[in-house]
Amino acid sequence: MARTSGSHSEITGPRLRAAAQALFARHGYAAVSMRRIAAEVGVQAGALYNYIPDKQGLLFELMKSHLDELLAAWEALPKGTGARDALEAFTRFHVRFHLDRPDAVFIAYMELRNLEPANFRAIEALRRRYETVLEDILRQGAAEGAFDVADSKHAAFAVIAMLTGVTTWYRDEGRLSRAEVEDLYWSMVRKAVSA
Amino acid sequence: MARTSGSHSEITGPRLRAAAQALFARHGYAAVSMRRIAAEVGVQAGALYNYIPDKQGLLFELMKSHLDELLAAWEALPKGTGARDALEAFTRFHVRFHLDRPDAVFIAYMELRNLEPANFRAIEALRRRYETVLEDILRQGAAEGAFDVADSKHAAFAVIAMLTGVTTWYRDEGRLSRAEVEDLYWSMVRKAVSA
DNA sequence: AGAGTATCTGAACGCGCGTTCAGTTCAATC
DNA sequence: GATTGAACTGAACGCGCGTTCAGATACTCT
Repeated sequence: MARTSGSHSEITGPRLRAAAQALFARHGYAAVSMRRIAAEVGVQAGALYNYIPDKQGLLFELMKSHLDELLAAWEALPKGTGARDALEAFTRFHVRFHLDRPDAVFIAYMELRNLEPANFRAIEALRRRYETVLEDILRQGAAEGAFDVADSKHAAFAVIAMLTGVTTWYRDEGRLSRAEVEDLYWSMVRKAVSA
Repeated sequence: MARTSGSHSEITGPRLRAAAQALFARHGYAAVSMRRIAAEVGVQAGALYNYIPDKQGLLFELMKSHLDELLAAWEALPKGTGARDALEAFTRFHVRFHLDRPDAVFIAYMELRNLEPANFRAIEALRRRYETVLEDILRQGAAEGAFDVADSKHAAFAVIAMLTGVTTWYRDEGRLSRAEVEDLYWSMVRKAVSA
């Protein structure tokens, strides 16, 4: 159990997760050693095992907490009624959430193949739940005649891929503000599924 | 220099590249050892160094030849005149080309961070050239009034991200044929940039 | 048959990996 | 001031890594 006021350095747990997230995102899970992470935290490698079961468990926890947070944040969002409003809310939410967590997003998309089978299945299930959110919006909109989407599942994949791609080029110092980026993507998504 | 009819097993070079491509795509560059690749080829690890300078050079060559082929294939394609036809040609070409080479695509998008700086710059330049192809199509179409695209550069990023995403879900045994997948994406791209 | 050469083996190199653990440090508690 | 126990160190464990290279092998060419 962690103490409330530590002896040596305290708050090592959160710093461990932050350091691992940054390093995994930058260099990849397989290319980052426990010693490298420990150095970032300012500790010897062995000390990390007071906070994690092993390296694989560290990766899994980073990915799981990211997806848990993603789903929780979406569910906490106040919803409108129509499919069009829901799609706009989803688009803006997705762009904003992903721009706020570039490292976590990168890891969640790139390190799937480094998960052990059981962990992989758990993460895939969470991701699938999120994809289903958009899929349901598109299906409902198509049923109402608001959208022209023949295949809501694959359309959802296409839209999510497009939106997630924002993390590959957006920079805070760049020409576009976050609001402008949201508008840009919403304009493309809206037209792409329009009747 | 490779011989035209070998002594021990011959054609080791191409088999090496094929094995490395499959393994890198499945497990990641950093997670695949030279000994693992050698075992796949049916040879000891040392023998691989008759064909490559080192592991990094192998990765670089895989990525470079993929992007060279991509650009060459696009340039070899017969072109129509208008922006709309060009966009349709690009969309269908991109989907088809990427579905034909899932492993190479995966590597080219995921292993960028494992490239040494000089190699990274070379690969990025090729990727940038390809993005510019679409960017120019969108800009021309916007100038002609055929498209409504305020920012052709970022719209190009968004479209390419959407199209490349096809490799994450398409399976040959799946419900949709390649032609149907092309149609699905073309329908979304066409509407997304339409005036 | 003999020379030449492309190919590959098998062993070795130094190194860093993930993980474990006995022992040390030190704030909090009694 | 003695005891507790979480946090951490530092060394060690076996192992696999990328790469090198002397020597063996098996083919082509003269």
